[in-house]
Amino acid sequence: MVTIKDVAKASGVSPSTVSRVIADNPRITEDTKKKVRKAMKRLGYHPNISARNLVAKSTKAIGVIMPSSADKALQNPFFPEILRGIGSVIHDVQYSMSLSTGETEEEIFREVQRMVYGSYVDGVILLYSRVNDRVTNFLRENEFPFVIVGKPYDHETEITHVDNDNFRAGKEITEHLIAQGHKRIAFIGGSRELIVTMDREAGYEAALQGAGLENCDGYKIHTEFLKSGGREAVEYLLSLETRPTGLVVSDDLISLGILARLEEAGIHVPHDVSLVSFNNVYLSEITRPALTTVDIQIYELGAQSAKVLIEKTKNRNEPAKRIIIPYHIINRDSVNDLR
Amino acid sequence: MVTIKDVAKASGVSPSTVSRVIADNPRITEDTKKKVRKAMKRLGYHPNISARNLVAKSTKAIGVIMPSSADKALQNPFFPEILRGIGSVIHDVQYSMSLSTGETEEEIFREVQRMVYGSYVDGVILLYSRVNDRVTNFLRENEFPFVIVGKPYDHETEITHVDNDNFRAGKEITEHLIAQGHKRIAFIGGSRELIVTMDREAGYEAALQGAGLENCDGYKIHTEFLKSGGREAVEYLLSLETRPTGLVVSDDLISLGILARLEEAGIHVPHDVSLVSFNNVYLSEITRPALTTVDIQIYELGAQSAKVLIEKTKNRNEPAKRIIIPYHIINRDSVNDLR
DNA sequence: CTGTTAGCGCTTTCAT
DNA sequence: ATGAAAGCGCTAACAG
Repeated sequence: MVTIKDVAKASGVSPSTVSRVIADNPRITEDTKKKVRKAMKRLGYHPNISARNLVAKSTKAIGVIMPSSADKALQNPFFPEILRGIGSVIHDVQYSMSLSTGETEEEIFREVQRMVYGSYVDGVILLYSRVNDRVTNFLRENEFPFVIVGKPYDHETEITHVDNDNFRAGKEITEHLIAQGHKRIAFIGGSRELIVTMDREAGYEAALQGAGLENCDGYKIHTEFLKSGGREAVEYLLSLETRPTGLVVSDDLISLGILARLEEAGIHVPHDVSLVSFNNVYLSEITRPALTTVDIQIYELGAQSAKVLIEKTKNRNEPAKRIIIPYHIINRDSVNDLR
Repeated sequence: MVTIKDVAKASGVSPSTVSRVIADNPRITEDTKKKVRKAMKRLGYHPNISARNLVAKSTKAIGVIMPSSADKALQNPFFPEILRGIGSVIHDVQYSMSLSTGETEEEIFREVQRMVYGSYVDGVILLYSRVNDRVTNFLRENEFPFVIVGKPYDHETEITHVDNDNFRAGKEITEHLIAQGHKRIAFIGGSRELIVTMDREAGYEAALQGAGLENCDGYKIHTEFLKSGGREAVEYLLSLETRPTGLVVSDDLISLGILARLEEAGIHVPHDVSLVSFNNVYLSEITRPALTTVDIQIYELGAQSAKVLIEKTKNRNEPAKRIIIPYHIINRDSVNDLR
């Protein structure tokens, strides 16, 4: 391995000068810079990152934590997309990103511990937000720079987070259904532990209430995210005396399953029942019918979270921020006008 | 930050002893170990990874390189799933994984350069394989440990790779269609630059040939992966004088689009046309009809590649290996028996 | 503008 | 079985 010393020797300067050339320090002559750079190129010099990290006490790396989850849920295209958003800004500032590898909550927790205590990363992005999360608490207690994509369960004002207004989105998309003449509207969501589910559901409820519609528990279904592709949820729905005419589904991937199960049962979307959902992943535009869904701008969610985190790592007493990414309702073909 | 020195002082031993305790060196008394460990716990000591990396000349990190690709293609659930596989073994050996963030080929190339030259990672996993790939060549020339998920374009015997037998899989799934009485079978694939497309297509061709069926170019369509959800491909298909009765599609996500476009055109799967595809991502079991597809065991592909890479980083002159992950045809509902 | 020196936190001979 | 000392490659005062 060729080090800074080799370059120094080869170009007849001191190691510190070489270091300064690397940092493009203005106090170095263009001449020496040129000379040193030539030597670097000739010898094939590249700075050793570990050495630099050691003295800089910063790794220019951020940790990205995926939710604990045996299997399927992670196949949600939400994740590659948000990673892409994070990656884009990470890339621009020449940082790197380290992805969590744990499957269980416990594994992930220990991983985050290693990241933090080992000074392995300068900051952490949490790609989920759930009730009473150990990782969140740990990060908070250690005052380690982190940001949540989503809304924190508590200490909302102290934790920097990037989120959509999921309450309003839930409300608005439900109102959209109501405006089309729907009166019996059900909600199908993922785990109740997830804040995002809670928020969207609360929005749904508010819309019903606002329209003076009945708000019965029988119309709120929580499926263990991808459980059998929504079969149970649909079976339950079909067993109902008075079936809903509209469905608010908290995630496009769930919608896909629901859609298929519904059609299987001979119920056509949007003819027999209308469906709206959330996220606007690529999927939702290629299904049939294409989904009317809330575009939450996943990419932007990722990009902004990375941006604000990096600011935070650079200036540790940056105040906690809440960043709300606007959403847009994308009208496609899964909603029927009942009027 | 509490360092090894602090622990040493607190427990009345020398720094080197503490270091040995960390490494669980057998030449240290159980007594001193206990003593030192207690001090570590009390002070909240955690080893600094950068410092360790610097002297160990190893980072226990591996780089995972995603294909260059503006947008959609990365939304393929293939990626989270393979990341999960890689993650599982990475996790077990306490390594970490660094994900590429570049979008263009050029960006990715420079990123890999940084990873390699900066000793940022001990090895690299390439999640794609394409014709004349710059990154592959770079890694090869530098004799840096890496493995390809897929089949290398050239130097096949010198490059460790983890792959399915895509040729056979393509052949077998096509033969499956043939066995059901299909005679006019088209192939719809992603980019021709991707080795995986080439292999599956070659298998498809071999099956036709083996059955003495016509093998015309008009039946081979290459769509820019996700272009408009396969609309063009389907339109083209419909414009044909004699339409195929069977479709071999190189990726589940493409299939999903094709499926929808077909139904839009009033062509029912499998009644009017049968469709088979590849990957068996979660999607393929929740669509309607559920897809008959080749389960390529994505998770295993990831896990094995990580495993073999880690071996390689530990023993740099481990010989190049080829690891073939078995595939299974999953029969679901997208194929019609014509006999 | 450049060189000298010290030191980041850890591991590893080499002594003892 | 343990300690002292050197050094991994780099940066950053401090001099000059």
